Amino acid sequence: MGVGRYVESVGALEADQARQLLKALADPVRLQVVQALASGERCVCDLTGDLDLAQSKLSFHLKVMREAGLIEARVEGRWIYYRLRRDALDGLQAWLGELAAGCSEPAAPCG
Amino acid sequence: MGVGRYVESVGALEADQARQLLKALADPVRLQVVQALASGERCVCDLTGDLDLAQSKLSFHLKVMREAGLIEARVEGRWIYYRLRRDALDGLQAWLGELAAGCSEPAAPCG
DNA sequence: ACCATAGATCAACTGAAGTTGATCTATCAA
DNA sequence: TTGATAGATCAACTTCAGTTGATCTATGGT
Repeated sequence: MGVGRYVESVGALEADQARQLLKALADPVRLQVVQALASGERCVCDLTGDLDLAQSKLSFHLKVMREAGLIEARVEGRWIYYRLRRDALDGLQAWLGELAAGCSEPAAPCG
Repeated sequence: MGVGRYVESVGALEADQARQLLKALADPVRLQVVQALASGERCVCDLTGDLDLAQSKLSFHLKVMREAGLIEARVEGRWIYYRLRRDALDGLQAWLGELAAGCSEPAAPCG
């Protein structure tokens, strides 16, 4: 059904894809980057400056996020622009929606 | 505005709350537990059995999730029932929605 | 009062994830 | 072709999150 490499195009994700994305989001440095990318595509050199991160550090985290399918890159000459993948965010939202759907059922008494 | 201890009652979360929740979700063992809780409240002894987890291990992860505000507990005599917090899931969904909203803006050319 | 069970907590260990500084590759400008 | 800049990669180190087995604290049954 899905055609994307990491992320289904419609609907919720597989649990494992969701976990990769959650992990990619759950780090303070990466969250900084994500918030910077929330207002749109950015080139790495801007991110390095704005977030005041060591170059290799930023590069490491960008790789983690890229491999998780959370962001994608566009090369343009000497610069590389990164942006958030909407399909990943949408998929994660849908996945959370599924979790929320049935979570209020009462438990069968245990004793 | 919000009245909850961990989670705002309406709308998206603070980044740091979101990160706690994401981290709580981003572990394989905890994701198992979350999926078990997705169909409703469960008591710890059932979880231990169904997921085949060491008792102290499960207890550790339940604590992490509880402190993140992802789940909450209800004590009933000798047993403790855990359930997912809807407000946490809803808040996280809203937070993702905010991220997705502006993420498609093109970058200002860098050179 | 005693025992069994549910579940939390603790201390010691382990391993994976992140940091740092250096090096490597590629692109552009002069 | 030389030099400067963008960004990825690597190796060594560090730190912290998760595991394990043991112990501790309820609660409830007899």
